[in-house]
Amino acid sequence: MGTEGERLGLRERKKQETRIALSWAAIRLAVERGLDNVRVEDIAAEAGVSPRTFNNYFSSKGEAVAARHFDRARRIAEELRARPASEPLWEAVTNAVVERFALGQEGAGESTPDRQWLDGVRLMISDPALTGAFLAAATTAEAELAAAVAERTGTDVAADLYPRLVAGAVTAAIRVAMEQWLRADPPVSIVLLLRDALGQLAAGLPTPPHAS
Amino acid sequence: MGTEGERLGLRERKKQETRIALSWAAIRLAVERGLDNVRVEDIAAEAGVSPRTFNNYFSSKGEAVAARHFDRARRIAEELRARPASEPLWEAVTNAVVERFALGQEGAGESTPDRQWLDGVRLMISDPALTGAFLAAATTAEAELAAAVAERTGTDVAADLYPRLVAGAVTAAIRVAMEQWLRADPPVSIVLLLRDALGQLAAGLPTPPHAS
DNA sequence: GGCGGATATTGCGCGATCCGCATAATTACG
DNA sequence: CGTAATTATGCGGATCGCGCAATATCCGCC
Repeated sequence: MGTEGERLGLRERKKQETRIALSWAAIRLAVERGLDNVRVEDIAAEAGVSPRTFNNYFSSKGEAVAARHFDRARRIAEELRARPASEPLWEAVTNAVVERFALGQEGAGESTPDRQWLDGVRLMISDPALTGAFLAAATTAEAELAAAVAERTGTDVAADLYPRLVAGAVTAAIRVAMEQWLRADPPVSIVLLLRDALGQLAAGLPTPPHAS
Repeated sequence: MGTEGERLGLRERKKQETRIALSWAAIRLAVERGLDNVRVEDIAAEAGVSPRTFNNYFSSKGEAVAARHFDRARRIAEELRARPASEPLWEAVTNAVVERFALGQEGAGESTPDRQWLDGVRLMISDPALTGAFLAAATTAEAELAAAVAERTGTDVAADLYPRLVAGAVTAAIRVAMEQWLRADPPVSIVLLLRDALGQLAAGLPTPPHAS
């Protein structure tokens, strides 16, 4: 019998790989020609599986596109758990977020892997047909973040508003910061935007003395 | 000549009515038998229009179900604008939210109109196939709230993070409060939950001394 | 009161999606 | 190496979402 928690086998690995391959393929093609000009058949072909298999992994094209974002968001909770318990909550959260969302925002040419993820996010935000999947992914990941926050603060996910409130606000802050980042001209650092947004949250979102 | 801003005509009214009728029909049927057991044809029939017309109003069943929630969320921005400029932002926001989301939570039997909306929300939260549309609706309404916040605080929706950050956090808080409300046993006042959630936001989400 | 233009509704048809089901292929494990 | 379990695939069907063109309906104006 396999040690349950351990590495569940080489088979599971393969599954994750095809899942990721399908997601990347969906993103790449959708960015390139627009989502409606991409059929499931194309995505499946790009990933080297049958069309029917695509739907074993994702129930829609949108879900496939959002999957990468989902995985990334998931990691925030993971990262938060990994941070020393001595850090105050907001410091830990900020570090966790920055750690996972900081990407090579400069020097990168065109083909950085992050670059593709970025294009994917831009697409999900701009295409109305994708925002649903995008938000659903973020919200699902949010639940794990809430659990991590509950752990760290000694609150109860089921009974207290607090952990889910924090998770929800953080998720929203990340989204807003990314939206801003994507259209900022001239470009600004995503890290700065994230820190700014989370800082304002932790400060109680006081009305700024006057706009910039 | 029609006074421009006024009532834009009896025709527009009719459109809104069918839109609302379609949305209610979608909610009612979906609550009753589950979304997959409802076809577009059924919804259209219930609203007294042809199936083809349904898709002139909504691009999916989910969108139709979420439409009521969307309209309600929209009104928050409206209400916020209506509040006296003398009120501090968070007081105004809280009042606006409570004003629009407070519903007869007791004494009502089964057939209150609010009751149906409530069932709709419960459905959207529980059915994964609907959360996307639900969140998309909330996020779209969020943009209007951000605009209202910007107006009130003298910030710039395009340039500053602030107004969209507030709108995003408030939207998340409302969602979390409603989730909590829907499963609270024994029941608690939605108004209390909303005030609590928004209060914590305005306080900077400090880690509570210890869980309840 | 009735006409002309504009707008909404409808019917038709097609390509595509999503999923259940049964079968074949692949892998894990003894 | 063989058997059991898991996954990939092929097939079929019920819907869906929407473009298009024809029809019905409403609004504003004379």
